[in-house]
Amino acid sequence: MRTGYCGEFSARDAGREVELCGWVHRRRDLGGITFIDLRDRSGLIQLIFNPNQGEAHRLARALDREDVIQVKGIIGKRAAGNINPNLPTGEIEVEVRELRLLNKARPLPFQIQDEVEAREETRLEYRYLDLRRPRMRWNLLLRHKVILEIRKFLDARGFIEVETPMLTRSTPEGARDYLVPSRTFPGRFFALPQSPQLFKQILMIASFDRYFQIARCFRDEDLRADRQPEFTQLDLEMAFVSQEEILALVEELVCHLFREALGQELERPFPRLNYQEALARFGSDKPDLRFGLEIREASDLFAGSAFRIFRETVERGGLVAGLAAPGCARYSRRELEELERLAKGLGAKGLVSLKLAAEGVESAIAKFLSPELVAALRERFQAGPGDLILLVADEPRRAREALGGLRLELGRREGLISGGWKLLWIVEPPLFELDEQGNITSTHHPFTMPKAEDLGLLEREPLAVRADAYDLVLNGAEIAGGSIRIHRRDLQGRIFKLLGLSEAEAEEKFGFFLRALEYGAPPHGGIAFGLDRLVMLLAGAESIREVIAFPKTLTAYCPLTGAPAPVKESQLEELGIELRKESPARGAA
RNA sequence: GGGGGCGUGGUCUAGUGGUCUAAGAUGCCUGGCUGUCAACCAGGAGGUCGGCGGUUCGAAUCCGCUCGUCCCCGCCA
Repeated sequence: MRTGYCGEFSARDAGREVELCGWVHRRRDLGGITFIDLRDRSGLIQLIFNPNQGEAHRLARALDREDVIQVKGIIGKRAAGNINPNLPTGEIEVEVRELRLLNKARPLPFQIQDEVEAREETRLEYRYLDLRRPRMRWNLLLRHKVILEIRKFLDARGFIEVETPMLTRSTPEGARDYLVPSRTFPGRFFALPQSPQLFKQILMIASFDRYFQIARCFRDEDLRADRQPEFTQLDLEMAFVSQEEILALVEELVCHLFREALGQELERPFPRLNYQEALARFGSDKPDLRFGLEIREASDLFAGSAFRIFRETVERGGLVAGLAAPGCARYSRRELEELERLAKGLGAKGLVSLKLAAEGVESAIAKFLSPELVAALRERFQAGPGDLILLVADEPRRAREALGGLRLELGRREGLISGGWKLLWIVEPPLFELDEQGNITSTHHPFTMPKAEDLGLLEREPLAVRADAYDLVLNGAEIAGGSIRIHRRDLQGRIFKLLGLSEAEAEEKFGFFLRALEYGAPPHGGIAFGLDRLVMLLAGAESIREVIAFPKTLTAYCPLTGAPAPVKESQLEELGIELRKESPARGAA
C-alpha cells in the first residue's frame, strides 16, 4: 500500500516514484499550487499538487485536517530557496500524480500539535487524537524501548519471564483490593493483584532461580500525579543471592536503560544512604540530591537557652533542627508566612525564622537569643549575612519531615534544583513502624528479612530492628523497592505474630504460602520498579498519565470508554449480587 | 476523609458587581490568491460564562450547594 514512512525519505530518494499513506496534517492552498503536510508516526513530508495534475489537485483542495489519504508521486528535490530547515524532510517534497481519499475526518475537538494544550479530560476522551501528537508518540516509544531493553538485559542474564494470575486472592494489609466477583462460587471474590509478591517468591521455591515480569498491579487507593489505579511494575526475584548482588545487577540494569533509552552514562556504584541518615540530613526517605540545603540539628544549642518553647522541646526528648537558605534573608513577611503555613501543613507546630544581618539577627525570637547562641547558630548552619535560618522544634520524626518539605520548597523557589540524574540507594530501613492506632506494621511488607544482627531484638524491641531492604531513589522519587525475603517458616511465623496475626489467621490468609516455605525454600530476594514512574522521569513528564496510553482520571474514571459503567441486572443476578441503592452513575447500562 | 486551584464559542485564554449587547488567538465556513511550510488577505457563523439556588435595582463576576477536573495531605504492606 505504501513505499515507506513519510519521515524516512531524504534527498537521496529524489527521482523515486513512491506511494505514501497518512493523515493530512495541514493544507496550504495558494489558489493554484497547493501543499499538504502528510503525517504518519514517523513524521511529516510535504506533498505538492500542481494545477496541471487536474484530478489530484482538485481533490487535494477539498481535504481537511486529519483526513486519511494515499498518494502516488515522485520525490523531488526542492529548489534552494524553498528548503525548510525545520523539517527533517525539508529538502524534498512529493509531486503528487494520484490522490485517494481513504477516510474523511470530522472537525477536531482540539488541534494535534505539541504546542496546543487541551484540557486533560478532553485529551483523554479523544485519546486516539491526543496520541497522534509527537510528544505522546515519543513518550510511548520511549516506554516501549525501556521495556524492550529490560527484557533483553534480563534475558541475557538468565532471567525467565513468568506470568502470574490477575485473578487472585485478597490478602490482609496493604492497599484496598479491586475485587472481582466469582460466578462459580457465589459470594466469593477474586482480588486483582497489588503486586506479584507471593507468586514470585513461590517461583523461587519452585527453583526458577531468576524470574522477572512486566506486571500489571492494582491498588484501589486515592490517586496522584504519579499514581494510577492500575500500574506497571518491573518485578524481579533471584534465589541464592546476596543483597550486594541484587543491587549490583539493578545498577547495571539502570545504567543499561539510561544508555539505550537516553544515550546517557551514569556513574556506578550509586551512592547509598542509611535510612536514618537520609531522614536526619534530608528529612525524607527519598531525598532529592540535586541540591544541598541539608538539615542541621541544633538541640544542644537550645538546651539551655532562654527560648522556653525550644528548651522544653529538647527537655522532652524532642528535636530542634533547621536549615539555612542562602540569600533568603530578603524574604518578605508574606513569603515567610507561606513557609510557616507549609511547615504546619507538614505537621510542625510552627516555624521560627532568623534573618541574618551583618550584625545580629532579625527574628520574632531575637530577644531570646544571646550573642553567643547567634554565633553558635551561624557556625552550625554555616550561614552569614543575608542568609535565612529556619528552625523547627518537635518530636524528631515530625520535625525532620517538616524540614524535608521546606527543603524541597526552598529548592524549587530558589531554583537550586539542577538538571541531571541523581540516583541513590536508601538502605537499612526499620522493619516495622507504628500505624495511626499505634499498631506495629511492616514498613516494606511482612515477607522482608530482618537484619541478621537485629534478630535478637525482634520480640524485645521490634521498632529497633532494621530490614534487609533497599529503595532506589531518582531525583527525589522512589523508583524501585525491594528486599531479601524471609525463607524460613519459623521466622515468617514470628513476624506474623508480631504483626498481630494469630496462628489461625496466618493459616487462613497465608496458609498456602507458609506451606510452600516448608518444602525447601531457598534464600531469595528481589526488587520491583515502578515502571510508569521511571518512564515518566526519563520522558521529563510531570505525570505518569503522560506515559500511559489510556490512563484514568483522579477519580479512576476512563473518559474514553466511560468505565466504570453500570451492568445489566441479569449480570448481577448471575453473580448473586444485589445493589443496595441506585448509584448516581454516569451513563446508562 | 481534609485542604487548595480551575470550569467563559470546537480549543486555549482575557474579563473579578453596571462601560459585557462577553474580548482575543486559534479552529470552522465562504471568497481570493501558483512556492507555501503555524501560508497569507477579506468576509462570516459559532456562547443558556459547568449546573441549581440565593444576595442585589443589576451577577461570568459575590454567597451557598452541587457536578467535573487538576494539585496536595491522609491513604498507597
